[in-house]
Amino acid sequence: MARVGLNTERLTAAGAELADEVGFDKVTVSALARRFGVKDASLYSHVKNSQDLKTRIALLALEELADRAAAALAGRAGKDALTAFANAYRDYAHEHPGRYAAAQLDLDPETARASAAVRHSQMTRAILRGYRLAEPDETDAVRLLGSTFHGYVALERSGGFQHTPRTAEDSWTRILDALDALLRAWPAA
Amino acid sequence: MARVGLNTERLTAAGAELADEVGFDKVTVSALARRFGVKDASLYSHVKNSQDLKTRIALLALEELADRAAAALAGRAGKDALTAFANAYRDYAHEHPGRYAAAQLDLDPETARASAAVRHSQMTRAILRGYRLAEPDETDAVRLLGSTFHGYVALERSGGFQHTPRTAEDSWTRILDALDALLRAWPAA
DNA sequence: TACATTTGCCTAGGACGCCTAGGTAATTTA
DNA sequence: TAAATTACCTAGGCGTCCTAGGCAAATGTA
Repeated sequence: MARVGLNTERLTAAGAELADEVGFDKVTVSALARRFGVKDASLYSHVKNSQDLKTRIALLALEELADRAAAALAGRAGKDALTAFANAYRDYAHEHPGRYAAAQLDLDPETARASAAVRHSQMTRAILRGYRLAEPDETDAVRLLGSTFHGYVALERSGGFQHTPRTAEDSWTRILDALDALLRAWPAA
Repeated sequence: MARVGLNTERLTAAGAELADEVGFDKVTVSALARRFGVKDASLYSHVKNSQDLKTRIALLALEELADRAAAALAGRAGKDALTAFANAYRDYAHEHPGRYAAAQLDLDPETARASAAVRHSQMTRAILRGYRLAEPDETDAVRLLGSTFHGYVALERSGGFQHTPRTAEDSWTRILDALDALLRAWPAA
């Protein structure tokens, strides 16, 4: 009996690809087994269960996304950093819709704390350093940016922007302009 | 054989309640049947299939949400309207997490066009009338607001704001202040 | 090279959710 | 009161998840 050479890592990677192809919610243990030409029971030596598989894909996506964002930030500051970071985020969502969806999976608090999710908020804070906001304004701004980026991508992906001639691309650019302006003139409490 | 008196409407309403209790993704035909003390096959005279059931719950949630937002907007303008609208949105998500999740379901374009989703964007535009933005700025601002509100609620629900002492409540208030300031001083292209 | 150990993948099978077909009894309508 | 409708049923097929236990391929060791 020829062995395919499965292991946890390969399963996670293949699961991520599958997610991009058919959607994260359609990533199942059996679909993944089918892709490897293997019985589904065979996967349970490598992943604990379906939830475990999905969590691993989510963590992979968070890592990849953080890596991209970090690369985008390197050597930039101010609006330049803001734009590069935001685009890294949005581009990843476009290129890897399934992985992006995976990154939104609700992780249990412990897993989340050990994940690349922390790098994400650290990087957002790094961008804001250029705008010199004092606490708690910086925290509020972190949340505003996170919300807006995530929300925009979510609405865009669900087709919410298709009813007007204005392209999602153009609005995005202008919204980044607007956020930059807002951060430079953050209103006093 | 005693009849329970099922019909599509009651199933949808019960499905919405179930969603709030156990999460929208755990709303299944069999769980709903169990709740009525009925065999799952019995539900298929009232809903076409599982997807149909979920779509109906989503449409119900969109209606409810639009009704609340409309009530919040009545008689208000400017920042007052912005705040009331945003809070209606967020409060609904807190009170009805399952329904709110349902409202995010990807509807097929035709269903979406016939849904209350259109009312939502119309109302957002109504708020912006107080800020007198010309097109395409108004469209961009509609997208910014939609993204931010949705994104904030999503991040808040997934526990993304629990790592700092700053409360989600306080950041929300300040973000609304900031958005108001931004809309009043929308940067020129 | 021979044997022992590990491990990758298997079969068998149970639980549960989705859904169809066809039936019977309760309700409504004529 | 008979006919038509409808609410719910049983039976059963299929797919996904997951466990238990087995065999054979790969790997380590003498």
